[in-house]
Amino acid sequence: MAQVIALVDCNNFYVSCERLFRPDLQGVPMVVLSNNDGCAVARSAEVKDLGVKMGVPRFQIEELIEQHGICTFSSNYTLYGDISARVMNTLESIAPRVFVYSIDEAFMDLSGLQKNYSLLEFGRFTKSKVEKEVGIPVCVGISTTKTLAKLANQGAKKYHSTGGVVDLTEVKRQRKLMAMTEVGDVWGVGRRISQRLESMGVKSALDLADADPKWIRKHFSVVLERTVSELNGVSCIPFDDTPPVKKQIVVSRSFGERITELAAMRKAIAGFITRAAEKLRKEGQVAQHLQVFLRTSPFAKSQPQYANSTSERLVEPTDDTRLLLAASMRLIERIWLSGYQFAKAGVMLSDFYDPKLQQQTLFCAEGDSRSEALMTTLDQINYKTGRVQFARRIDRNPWDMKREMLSPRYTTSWLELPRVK
DNA sequence: TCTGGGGTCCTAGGACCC
DNA sequence: TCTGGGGTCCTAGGACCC
Repeated sequence: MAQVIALVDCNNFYVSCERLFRPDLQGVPMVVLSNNDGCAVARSAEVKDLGVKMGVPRFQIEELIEQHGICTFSSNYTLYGDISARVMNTLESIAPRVFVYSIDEAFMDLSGLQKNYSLLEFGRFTKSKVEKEVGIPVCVGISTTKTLAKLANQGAKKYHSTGGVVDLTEVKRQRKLMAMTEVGDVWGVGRRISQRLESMGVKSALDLADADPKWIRKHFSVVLERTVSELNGVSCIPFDDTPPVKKQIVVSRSFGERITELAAMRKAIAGFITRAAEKLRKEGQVAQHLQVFLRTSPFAKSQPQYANSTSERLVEPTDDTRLLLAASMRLIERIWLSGYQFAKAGVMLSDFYDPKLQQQTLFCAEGDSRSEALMTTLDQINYKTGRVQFARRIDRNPWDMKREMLSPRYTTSWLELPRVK
């Protein structure tokens, strides 16, 4: 029989993480905001019921927050990352192959399981195990392709009578659920494409499943053609339990306050590149391409607009913060213009190599081994204390992001352990 | 006043080479 | 008057995801 895939997806993940340490907030309407407290990125069921959409800017829901006493939190990614790892560990303890797809969801390969077990029962077991061991509520969708598993999971979330678990391996049930699902809710169909599809008469997921793949490929793309196949039980997206190494690393932020001075921008970029280099070393890679970009706010229509980016190919791939720092300073000066209010900037590393496979180049500089030792030590100290940093980024700056409603790092900092009263 | 951040994949088009 | 064509590499941009 064909493969069987389950998708386990945490319910309102960031909200659930916050509630884990604040049981008094059960049933209280809550949102978690993005960086800079800009947009709603997670909503509790109560807030979804009020019609607050994902990604809505906070200032647009200020009144609702007031009226309904909605409790707001700044994103606490240290906490969410730690809880996420616990959820994934639990899944790995019950399924041989798990592919972590994002911070709050993972695919499990259940192929062959149905010979001896009920898939529905296994789904329920998974759900209760995660809830018991980690305390985070999840839904489970099971089917024969990733796209259908995703659909099953949406069904489990939407229809409470399912108890949060849907087995969608039967074609008849697949078609029934697809008939009730808007085409824009299919995984891989975004706003643009769903608009075009609807104007062409393809309104439900079932319409899309029954569309002619050749017609889809001609009018859309090979990507959407794959989605059509997946909806028909033909797997096109590999299970992928060994995630490939990253191909690029981006660190960028919107500023809490606009930047107008080159000195401040240099400092911000220095912070970004330092963080990017840390991520690069964690991947165990070296990068040869570095890009730096900045832009004013596209929303500030009355202000003069300017956005630019520039890049450099390094002589040799590296993961050394000092070399990347120097290069990023050259680049930012190349595109800097005075007289603008910059809202966002960032750096991007790409063109990665595995240093273990790298041949020594002819002109390999002496002292490189020292560089490696220095960087490793630095990363270790940083991990433990977050204190030792390159001089350029020590203090808090006025443009650092706003996080005015941040919960404590309950699980990762001794100083912020929850107290039992 | 106030609108996230970090990724992936695909395609089109230009530069360059033979 | 007639002014190649195909392959490859790179980049920018568009679409999607969470």
